[in-house]
Amino acid sequence: MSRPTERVDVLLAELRRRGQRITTGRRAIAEVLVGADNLSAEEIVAAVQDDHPDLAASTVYRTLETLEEAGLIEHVHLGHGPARWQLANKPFHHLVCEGCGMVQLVPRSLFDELRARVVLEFGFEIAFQHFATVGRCAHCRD
Amino acid sequence: MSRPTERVDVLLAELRRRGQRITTGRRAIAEVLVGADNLSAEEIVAAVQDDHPDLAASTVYRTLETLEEAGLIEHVHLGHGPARWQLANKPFHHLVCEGCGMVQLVPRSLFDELRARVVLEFGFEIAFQHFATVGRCAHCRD
DNA sequence: GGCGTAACTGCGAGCTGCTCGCAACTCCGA
DNA sequence: TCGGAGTTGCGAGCAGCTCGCAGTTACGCC
Repeated sequence: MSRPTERVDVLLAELRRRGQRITTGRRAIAEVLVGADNLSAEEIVAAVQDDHPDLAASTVYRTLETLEEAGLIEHVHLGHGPARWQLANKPFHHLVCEGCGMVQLVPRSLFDELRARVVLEFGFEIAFQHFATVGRCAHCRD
Repeated sequence: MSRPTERVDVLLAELRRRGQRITTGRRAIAEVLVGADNLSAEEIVAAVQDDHPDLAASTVYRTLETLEEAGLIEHVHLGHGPARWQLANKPFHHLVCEGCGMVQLVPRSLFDELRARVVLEFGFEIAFQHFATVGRCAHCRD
């Protein structure tokens, strides 16, 4: 994994490559996303406003959308409640317990077999990363 | 599959058994749920108000919650947008295309192998029915 | 460095999809 | 028929965004 500032620069460079502009707000948002994982928009707003108190929440929402369109980040729904944001193409998937709310990371490859089977039988390509898989953890099953 | 009115009576009888009351509003909502599949709360409100124009939307939301707590119906999230409601324990799962919005029903048993594996390896029991599985259909993959 | 302009931002209103408090009403066992 | 707990309508409120608009800013070009 490369150094944080390097990863921020890669994100912003890709925006630039797409004819978009690099602003201090966007840099701050990219830094937050690189520095922490799986944040809600509200948490990102709070983190960014520590250093840039004038940055509007709507700007954060718009920047997240822009970064997602560029394929640089993605959002995942862990259940009811706000979407959560992370860098794109993480090799993990979320299991969320409906009982206690615990989130467990499992390798995405776990789903390869099922994905292959569904493509074969139904022509449908599953994108597991957009919604978490909910259920009950070992502890809550008792 | 039993006759519609019979199914409505079974739903309402279970409510009664739990010390709750059967009202014309609840009967109307149960009839809509038995008669159509996979409706949003707003669609249920509209359908019920055809015959009972004074029935409030908040009553529909509360009744859906009550029926779900009784294990008689369940809601599923097909993506962004409102939850959708159906009778509980349908043997189907939803595949939703992110491209065109198409919803395809597949047997729940398709997921049995993965479920068994995740229980074994992580002690986690997946409940696939609460969130649809999103991805891209054969048509949109081209 | 200065300029022009398209991209971006802050502000605040608005929207969807519920959720809740409260007073009025109604179902149903006795 | 009656009492009271369960249910309802109404409307305000809330989370989590989304959008329109006017003002500001980045950056390619000179």
